[in-house]
Amino acid sequence: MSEAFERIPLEKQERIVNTAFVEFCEKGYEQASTNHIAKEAGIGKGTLFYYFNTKQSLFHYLIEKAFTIAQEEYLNKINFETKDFFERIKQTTELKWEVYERYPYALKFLAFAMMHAEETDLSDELSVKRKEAEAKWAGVLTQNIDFSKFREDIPKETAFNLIRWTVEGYRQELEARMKQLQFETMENQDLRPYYEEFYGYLETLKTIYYNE
Amino acid sequence: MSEAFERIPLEKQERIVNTAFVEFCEKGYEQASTNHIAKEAGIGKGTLFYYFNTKQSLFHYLIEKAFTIAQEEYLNKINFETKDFFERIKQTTELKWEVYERYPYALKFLAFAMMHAEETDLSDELSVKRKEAEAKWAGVLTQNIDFSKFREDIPKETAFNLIRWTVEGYRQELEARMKQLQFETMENQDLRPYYEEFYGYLETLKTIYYNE
DNA sequence: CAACTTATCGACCAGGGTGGTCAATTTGCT
DNA sequence: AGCAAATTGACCACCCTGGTCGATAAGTTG
Repeated sequence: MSEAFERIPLEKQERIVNTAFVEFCEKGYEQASTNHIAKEAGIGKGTLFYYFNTKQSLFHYLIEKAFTIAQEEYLNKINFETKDFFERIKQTTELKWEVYERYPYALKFLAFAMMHAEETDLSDELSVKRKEAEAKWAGVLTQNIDFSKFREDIPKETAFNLIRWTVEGYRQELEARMKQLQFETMENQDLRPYYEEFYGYLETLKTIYYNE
Repeated sequence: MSEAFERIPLEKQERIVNTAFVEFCEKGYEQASTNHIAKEAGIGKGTLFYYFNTKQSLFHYLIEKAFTIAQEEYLNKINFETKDFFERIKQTTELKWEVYERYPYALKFLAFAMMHAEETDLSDELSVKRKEAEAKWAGVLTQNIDFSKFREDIPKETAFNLIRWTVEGYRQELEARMKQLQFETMENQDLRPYYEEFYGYLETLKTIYYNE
């Protein structure tokens, strides 16, 4: 990436980055089209290659960017003093939503890039970052959590997994529902009912998986 | 589709159909390549167009085929006498596995085709079929189920959804795990440990969501 | 204003993939 | 042998690809 890209208005930067995130997520590296990214972001093709010299260097920039976003907008904001499991889930979910509002596909892109990390040869520096991030991600729902509140007739590990899967399954269904409603952007959408619904389910899960 | 396709050996038919299912699922209609399908299925490109005259007619044939598979290999085999919810889940999951062994991507393709049903203009006949199928699918986990066994402090509907999401979330994680292990085919893989693990979780869910 | 740098663009390139065709060949059957 | 059905891949016109580059436009400086 040339330094020119960092000189343009932040809003434009984010528009381009987000467009590129989407394109790479949905099509994969090979099938992703620089033409399409440029058009979708509302800039000329030449401009895109003026900012990033090649498709690959754009991709590498995106990886770094996604890492930074995940780190600064998500991981660093988690309050690890929250010992209650459900409170932690609620909190991390809210953080994810906040990230989503600004960079809708950043976290999905990061997951995608990590999954295909073997094909995409990362720099040594990035490989290190990856290891670090993986460790942190693993701790998001476990570090400093008070598991003693869980009911005792079920292994803590099992309960932990079941809850994770429930939340994830619910999230996926919500995503599908929204796609069907053609929520291309979530802008100006009132999401509060969805939040409320989610919190309701969390409360139910708490009565189920905690000691009474 | 010409009648020639139905004259060739069944094994070859299935190989072609399965290859096409995969290609369309993974790339979508536009991006799917007939070249690639032919090569992957081990037949000449000319042969593919000898069987199905156009890409579109191949696609329509696949929809019909997927419908038939879902109907005959899955829906029709469900035992609706089974009143226990978890027993029903176990049974339908097993059926899905069986279908998966023979037509690995058929059900995923069907879901994909239904989701993009608006873009893909279906024939009137198919639209009717779709409505019918949708009704049947909705009943798979509800029809003739004895919900009185569920604990009473949680709305039946909520419990029902939570369990569905748990199972679905678990399934997704399993799928991801398998992809990472490069299970390209499930052939010759010993899946019993996975079955057992799944049944174990089902038992736990039963203790959680049923009256004691 | 001129002079100069930086930003932006889209026509253009060679290369490769597309859905689809078809003459040539192989296969199977009587 | 002789015929019909099955199979093939070279070939077609077309479109899209990542990337280049000369022509502008915008901004900045004197």
